[in-house]
Amino acid sequence: MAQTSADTPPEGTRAALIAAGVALFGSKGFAATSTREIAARAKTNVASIAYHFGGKDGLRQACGAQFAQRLTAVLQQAPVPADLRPDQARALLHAGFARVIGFILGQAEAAEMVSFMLREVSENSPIVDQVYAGFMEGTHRNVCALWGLASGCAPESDAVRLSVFSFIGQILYFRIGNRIVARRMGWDALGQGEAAQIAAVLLVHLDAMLGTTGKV
Amino acid sequence: MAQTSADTPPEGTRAALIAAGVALFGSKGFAATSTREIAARAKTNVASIAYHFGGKDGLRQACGAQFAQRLTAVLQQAPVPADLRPDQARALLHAGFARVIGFILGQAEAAEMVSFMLREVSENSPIVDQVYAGFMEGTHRNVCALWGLASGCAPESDAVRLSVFSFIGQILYFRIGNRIVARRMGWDALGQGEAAQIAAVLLVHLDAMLGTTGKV
DNA sequence: GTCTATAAACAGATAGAC
DNA sequence: GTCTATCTGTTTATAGAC
Repeated sequence: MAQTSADTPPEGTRAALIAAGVALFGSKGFAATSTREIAARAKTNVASIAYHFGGKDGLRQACGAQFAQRLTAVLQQAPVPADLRPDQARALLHAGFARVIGFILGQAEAAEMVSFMLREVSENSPIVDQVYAGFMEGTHRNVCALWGLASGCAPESDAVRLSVFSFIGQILYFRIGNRIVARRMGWDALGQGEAAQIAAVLLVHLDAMLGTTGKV
Repeated sequence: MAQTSADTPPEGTRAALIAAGVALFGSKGFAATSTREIAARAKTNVASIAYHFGGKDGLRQACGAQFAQRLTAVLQQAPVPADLRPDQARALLHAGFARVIGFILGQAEAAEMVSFMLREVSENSPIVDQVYAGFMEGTHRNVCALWGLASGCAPESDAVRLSVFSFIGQILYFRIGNRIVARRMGWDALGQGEAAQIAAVLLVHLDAMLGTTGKV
């Protein structure tokens, strides 16, 4: 039986353990999560973690690999044609970011994934290196290419690269600080409707930022 | 001897324990940090944690209190005069955010504090409630007042409140993801010079965002 | 592959000397 | 206030039955 196929739903002990790992590592932290707790959530026993992943740390790495795999699927980046007009590039950025924002803010799955990776980043985990080399840098480079075309700046200029990071930061903040935002906005929670409202504001910011990139 | 005065440098066992706690909880996480490790860094013994704070969890709370105290000092918010002209409000926002960005990105102390609070937020810790009620909401409200005056929108409108969060998100992203940013930018680390470069870009974004707030 | 039972290490809290 | 020694519970990893 294939163990690493992505098309299988979370069936099988291995996949159940990874799902439980991402969820618990993300919400409680790696160290605060016991293997017994993971096994219980995955409806299996503690020994299966050692059997499938060699130990708790092996499960952590498997969770990192699944993070990259899942996000690559969501981003589904296509190579950027070099002869794009600025308005076409801007439209592609709009559409792409709208989809990403919808996923990051709208899907419960994304909340777990972002929390998980956030902790890995905070701990400067080697998993971050893998994810960075695996798809983060390439994705950022592609977005910079579009951003450069849309704003009329050199795609790999400092201004463009930093602006792209800034915009990503805006998105992630609402995912990470969702409870703080909800409280300040008087929302019960950050649901689909609220996510759409945030997305609208962020896309306005996107246009505003595209208009001034490089005009320091 | 006063135990909670802020003007004393990190002298004394109590202050040393809090400093060690913020640093270790921030970088490794609360659960991953042992009391023995904290005591070693504070150059004291394990039992002193129970003596001064009642236990590991008491130390966590003391760290949260110090976070609020320290950041309140940095923000030093003054009440916003209601008869400010838009350009004056904009100038105040520029100056205030420039100082905050300098602190968040430039001071090593801020790295620990942000990491610490980030983890508390991820775990939905009750400390977040205290910090939110203690100074987060008031600060956000003050910034919204300035932002509203500068952009010509109602200060407590959804657009203004969300835009302020967005801008804060941009700042925090560079602090949290500093290693990723540094790698992508080809920097050795995120030092003073790099912080200034980021600040320049962010302040351009501030102007761009102020110009379009509410224009959905 | 799955599971129970156990081992060896480690945690936080505390008693009591000084 | 500070420190050492120790208690009690929990952790991960693993051996071995099925």
